[in-house]
Amino acid sequence: MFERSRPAGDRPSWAAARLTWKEPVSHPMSADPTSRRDIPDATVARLPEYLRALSDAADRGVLSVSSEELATAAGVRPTQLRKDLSHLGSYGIRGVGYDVEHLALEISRALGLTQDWPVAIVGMGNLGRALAAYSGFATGGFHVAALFDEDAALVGTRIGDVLVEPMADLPRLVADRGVSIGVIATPAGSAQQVCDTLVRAGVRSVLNFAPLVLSVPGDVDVRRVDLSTELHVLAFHEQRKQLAAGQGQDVGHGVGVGR
Amino acid sequence: MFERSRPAGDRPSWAAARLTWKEPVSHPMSADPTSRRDIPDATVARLPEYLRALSDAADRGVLSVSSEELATAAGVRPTQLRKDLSHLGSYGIRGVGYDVEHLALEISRALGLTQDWPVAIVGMGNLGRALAAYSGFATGGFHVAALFDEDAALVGTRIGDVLVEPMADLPRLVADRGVSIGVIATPAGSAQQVCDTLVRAGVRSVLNFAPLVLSVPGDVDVRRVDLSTELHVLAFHEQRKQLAAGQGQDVGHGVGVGR
DNA sequence: ACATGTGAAGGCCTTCACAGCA
DNA sequence: TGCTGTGAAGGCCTTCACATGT
Repeated sequence: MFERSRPAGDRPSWAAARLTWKEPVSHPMSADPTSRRDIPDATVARLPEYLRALSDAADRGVLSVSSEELATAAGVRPTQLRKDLSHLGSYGIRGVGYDVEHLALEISRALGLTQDWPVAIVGMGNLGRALAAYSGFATGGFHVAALFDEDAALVGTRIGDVLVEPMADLPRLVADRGVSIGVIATPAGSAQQVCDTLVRAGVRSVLNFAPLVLSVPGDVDVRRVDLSTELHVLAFHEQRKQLAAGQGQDVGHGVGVGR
Repeated sequence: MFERSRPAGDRPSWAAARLTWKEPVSHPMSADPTSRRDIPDATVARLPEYLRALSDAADRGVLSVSSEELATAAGVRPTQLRKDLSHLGSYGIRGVGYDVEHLALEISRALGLTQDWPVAIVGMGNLGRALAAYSGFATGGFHVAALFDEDAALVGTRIGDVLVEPMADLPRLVADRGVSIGVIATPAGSAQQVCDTLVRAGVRSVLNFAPLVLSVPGDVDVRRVDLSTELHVLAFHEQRKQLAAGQGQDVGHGVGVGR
């Protein structure tokens, strides 16, 4: 089982805090972020889940985990986990497992979470307000640097500790506050224009909640989150299950935890 | 370009409404949902985007689209689109393109959106309220059938047109209203318990917004949406770009629209 | 002529089997 | 002995080239 020892609750803050892990002397090569390139996209997509599972383990005072324990907590197979981690380096101890704090640091470093990322959110509707108040921003390398809305009635109000600013001030504030990640929580109709404004202001990473595909220059990354898409995929599988049940015939889908 | 003719605005409602498309007599085989099985997961994940793009086209009065036009709107390659659609059937016309309304109907049918899915949302925090008010539920085969929260102060209040119910009534209401899809918008701490309650009530499709991997029986589908994960992935690519820029060296990442 | 539909090729990712090391 | 790290195998998905049909 998990090896626990440190009292639960004193969670090490990997992001932002400079870590105290000492590299064993027998491993003279220290990993800087530039030495390990070519991490597959599929692996990058799973690293945040590993980090979250490690954070949970640390909260419970766990010091060391095996690939099997960590994989279970992350909803993947142990071999998948080990292959993924092998792309970062050799941070495990053979015959033992992984040091929770050390592995969390290395994943944080790989993901770029050892620095703090200022995020701007545009669109203060229901979703935008929920995002602005989201506690997940505080933990792990992100903070809400600015909020924007085109509605004059909303400008000047506060959401949490942050003032809602007019769109006209976006270029200046994005530059002044070093915003590098923009979140679009506007209706679909204004999303492309908002995106263009963000890109012109220097933002090259965009998280898009509006239901459309944004056009951006090749050096800009866009990730989209869409509730409708998720529901549609669930409906597809649900339909399969209901058909199979109705016909008393097993389609053999069998999706378990994860995936 | 797009062939347009029908006046914009009169959008055909594929979901819920029974459609009026007449199958050409030369195609005697009508496609029922059970005839075309084995649609790859990767394809299923893209079908909602095709449907959205078709919906936009229909809104603009477009009657027919080529695979190239539709692919551009959906952020994929034309060959990808045609291969995906080939898994549903042959709904295009060679030398011409696809009938917008007909293709939308076929995709809706494949996804199971020709029937209405009652959705229950648990957790009426900022996110839960935003989801309950989300207009995307209305369009396309879903409706909010019930809202739940454990906080007695929230129970009895209305969000939109729907009353917030106590958790104790969940099993009864889920059964009475035929809920088959559950949305979890609670904190991580109560998510597993809520999930167990939903599954015990008969829900076999779950959309999880809480930051943890849920344990469910093998016949239950879970999809997770996590803001932190999306931000982490963006931070990874952003770090790459900043390193590349700092060293005046092109890493050649080049992520464009989509992907 | 032109755009769809599809077998085949290629590439990426997952899984396996076992080598490597504490 | 036990668990990590990894080359090799296998499977899924994307892309290509072209056959097919209007």
